[in-house]
Amino acid sequence: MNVRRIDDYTYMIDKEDDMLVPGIVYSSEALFKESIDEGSLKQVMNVAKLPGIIKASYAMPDIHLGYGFPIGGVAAFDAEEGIVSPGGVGYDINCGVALVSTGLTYEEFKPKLKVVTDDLFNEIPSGLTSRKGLKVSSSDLNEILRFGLKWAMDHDLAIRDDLTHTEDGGSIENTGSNVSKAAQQRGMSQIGTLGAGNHFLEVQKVSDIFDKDSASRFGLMENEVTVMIHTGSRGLGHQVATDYIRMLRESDQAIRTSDAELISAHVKSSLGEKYLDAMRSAANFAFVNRQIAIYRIREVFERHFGVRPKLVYSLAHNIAKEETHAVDGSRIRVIVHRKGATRAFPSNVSSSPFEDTGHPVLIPGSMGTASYVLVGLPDNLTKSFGTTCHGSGRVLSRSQAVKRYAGIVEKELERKNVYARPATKQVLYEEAPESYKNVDEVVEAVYGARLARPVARMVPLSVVKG
DNA sequence: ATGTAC
Repeated sequence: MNVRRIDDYTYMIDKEDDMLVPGIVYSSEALFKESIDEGSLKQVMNVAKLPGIIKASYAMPDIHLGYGFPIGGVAAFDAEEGIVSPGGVGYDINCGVALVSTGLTYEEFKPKLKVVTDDLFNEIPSGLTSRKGLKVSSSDLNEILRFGLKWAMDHDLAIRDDLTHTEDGGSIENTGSNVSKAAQQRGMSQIGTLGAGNHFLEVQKVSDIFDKDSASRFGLMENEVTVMIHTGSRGLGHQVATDYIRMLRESDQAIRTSDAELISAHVKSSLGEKYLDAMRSAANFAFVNRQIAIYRIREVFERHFGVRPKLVYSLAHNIAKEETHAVDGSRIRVIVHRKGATRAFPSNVSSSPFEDTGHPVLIPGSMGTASYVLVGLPDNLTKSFGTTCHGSGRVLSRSQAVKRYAGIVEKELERKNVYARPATKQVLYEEAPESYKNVDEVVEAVYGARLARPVARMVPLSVVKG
């Protein structure tokens, strides 16, 4: 492959063979050399071969190997002539992040750190097979799929401000009728649970404010205690992805290219439309899943401190969206696939109440390291369809991490003064901070590439892991 | 990520 550095933070992979557009990777030289492997760059090139792709196949500095598309990958396809690909969304549909601000200072919170963390661990079920979530009926589940956070508001699990502080209002229009019974059943027992792997709940302290105005508009102050949640659509979204990948494999409608994992459908084909509809149902499920965790966090903080934490923002980083973008002087409708990549619409493009700032962009680091709140820069609309990175990005596989760090992660967290409540020891080792890229470097790279700029930085006080 | 395998 021919990869060229075209400026300090941009690499171009030239078009070759049947690539329809070039590849563009935003990264610093150091991150590119240290952490970006040939396999994930090959995936950027494979995506560039999919019909209807517009401008380029993009990747963020946290890029790593994924199913078909790289994680950290962004690709937009013509909404009439292009494709939609389940691998471009990923198995965890609307995996994403929410951040709440508590209004408490670190000093006010500190004496209750352990008991509050233990309560959060007990009230928000975590782990692979966690089935202790909210009990909902099948008709409730159907309304969750159709209406997302509107359902949560009708059931007193959300307030109006939560909807305006969630991407797409936490409610994406769909019919709710293209999600299999098996997927619905998995969802019914899992709504309100955290999950496993890199999913987490973290209590944090704001360590740095880089932009005082935006931070105060987002409801964040220095030394304030925040809570961050990273979770998605659990078994329901996974089943939707599994179902449609299988249906595509068995269909003569499918678009097949060099990589079988990139199996796709024309957006306007019946399978394409059904997948998008089911994906939107799963996205609504994930918005509600995060909202129930937010609701539980509020209960715990109200009980211990008499305060009601406010939602800063809740967003998706695994999703495909129909959006309008300016391309070569005209505005066109596209299906933007963001897989391990975060929408970061700047001011004017963001909806109320963030029209004049841009909406908050939440970037978690690895366990025991910092997280960031960013805001999109105007250039990102033409550089990445309004997108930035989603987190640190793995550099070691789970099994490599366990082999190297078993038995020492506990001590490391203790040394950093982070109180950990993991569901299993295994997950603690798999998620060893050293198996991820350095989030400070990833954020520096997206700032350097003019995709987003830092507003605030948080450091962990305690962590709950599936 | 995931009732950890098409």
